[in-house]
Amino acid sequence: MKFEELILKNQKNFELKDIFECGQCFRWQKEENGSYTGVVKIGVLNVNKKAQDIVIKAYIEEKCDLKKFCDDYFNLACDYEKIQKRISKNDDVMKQAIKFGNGIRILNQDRFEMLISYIISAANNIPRISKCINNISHEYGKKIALSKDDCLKLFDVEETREYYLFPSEKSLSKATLEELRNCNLGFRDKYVLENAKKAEDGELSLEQIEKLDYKKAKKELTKLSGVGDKVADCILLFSMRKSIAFPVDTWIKKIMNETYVESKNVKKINEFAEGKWGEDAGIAQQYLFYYKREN
DNA sequence: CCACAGGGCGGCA
DNA sequence: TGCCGCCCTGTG
Repeated sequence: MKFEELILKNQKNFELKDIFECGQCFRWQKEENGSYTGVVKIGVLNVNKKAQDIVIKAYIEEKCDLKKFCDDYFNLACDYEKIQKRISKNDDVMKQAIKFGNGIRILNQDRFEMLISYIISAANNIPRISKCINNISHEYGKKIALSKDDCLKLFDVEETREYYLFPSEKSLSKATLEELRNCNLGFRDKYVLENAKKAEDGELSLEQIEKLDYKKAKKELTKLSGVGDKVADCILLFSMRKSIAFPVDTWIKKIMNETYVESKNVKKINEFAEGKWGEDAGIAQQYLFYYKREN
């Protein structure tokens, strides 16, 4: 493992709170100094903002390229200003939502982690979702022990810490249902285990699914146990760059019914979103979701 | 004790 | 299709 620092100069539409608390990720936490720390595929990242610059400190595996990872993870090539203009045309509600969540960026997270995490999210609340994910990471993920020195460099705190990477397909697939039960996933544990096994033995390839177009990919994902329309859309949006995916949950249902389309039918809401925002639907969803949930 | 939380599944009409 | 009870668990 190595320590590395990266500075992204003069970033637009990049607000830490908006990105890490808009509901797309479960493993980022705010530090005393205002920065955020998260566990990602390659290790532990700490992100802070100084003026318009983003300072990223990382404790990561030797061989990986931090710049390349961040380009992809934070989707730095994406011009959010352009998207905002497109989706807020003649739409005061969206204008407000964008004003509120102006610094949102959709992260490009790990596919397997998103699959498992959003299966766990079903009929669950955020604190417990995070706890469940931490439990399985602790049990089946690789441990990263940080010394006092590391912590001082990374987070500006004088203590030692331990983090656990999200478990690999291989590691999680070796669990037994009985073991998993101790992670307190509730009725979701069997779905998690089944899909981990499928991913490990090659019956399920998330990499292949990502290559399909949105409709086909969603169809494949919803064949998996524990994965319905909403969970599939989350996986597609947060780990497969399908910006057209529009996850419809209870919050989105509310705001859509109040503002755009009166219907209890999720499919109808999906169709409406696709018609109105097209390839930007997923980003529109994030602005609306974040705005609704925080206000 | 009950309701409900960022759904999904299976059974039923 | 559309609707409903149920699923684990924690919290109010």
